[in-house]
Amino acid sequence: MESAVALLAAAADPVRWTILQLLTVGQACVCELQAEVAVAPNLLSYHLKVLREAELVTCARRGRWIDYQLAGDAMERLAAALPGTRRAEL
Amino acid sequence: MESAVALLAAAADPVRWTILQLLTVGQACVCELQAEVAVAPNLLSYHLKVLREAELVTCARRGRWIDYQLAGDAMERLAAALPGTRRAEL
DNA sequence: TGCCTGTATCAACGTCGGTTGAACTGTCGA
DNA sequence: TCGACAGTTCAACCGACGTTGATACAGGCA
Repeated sequence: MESAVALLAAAADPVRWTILQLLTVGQACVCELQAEVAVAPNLLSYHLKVLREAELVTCARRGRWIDYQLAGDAMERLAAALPGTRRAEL
Repeated sequence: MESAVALLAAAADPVRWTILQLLTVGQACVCELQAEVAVAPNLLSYHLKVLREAELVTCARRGRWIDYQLAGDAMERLAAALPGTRRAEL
């Protein structure tokens, strides 16, 4: 349940929620995300780090850019982290 | 999306997550919740207030006790608040 | 009426997380 | 090799949230 709460907390931020929402459409490099999420580059980097550490997103360098995409099981893990979900038992 | 983030934030706390989890089984009065969630009474009351204001739980006085139960649509609203869910569009 | 239990409210405090600015790393092109 | 660009990391700041202790309120029982 600790991890369930941590997962939900990772998603429960306006910036990170928007990033996750954008990534459900498909992968995007940081500059593309930045165009949609109006925050300073370093702040965006901070939030991406939080999502990486929660293992909700993965990243891969492509030349000068870094592409982010949802982890394969990100949505299932988030759904399973909701209280009342079996599998997220106490 | 503001409300989606607020809903997730309401659930993304160990005490409140546990309360929600307990209430999925059925209604419970504060003293019953307190037996399961080991926090001070006033702190439990604070977290219940947060859940009430998020409209995730409802309460009803029964004599000297107050019963809490999940709001009817609590789980659907939580599920819909996850990013990537249509209906929680930007 | 007076006391006790159950619960909520209030003010004060401490801590953690988000924000900021500056400095750093890595990649590409001239 | 140098400079520009993409992105990250670090230290410091600040506010919000969770926690605490004290107080208040409401209902039952003597």
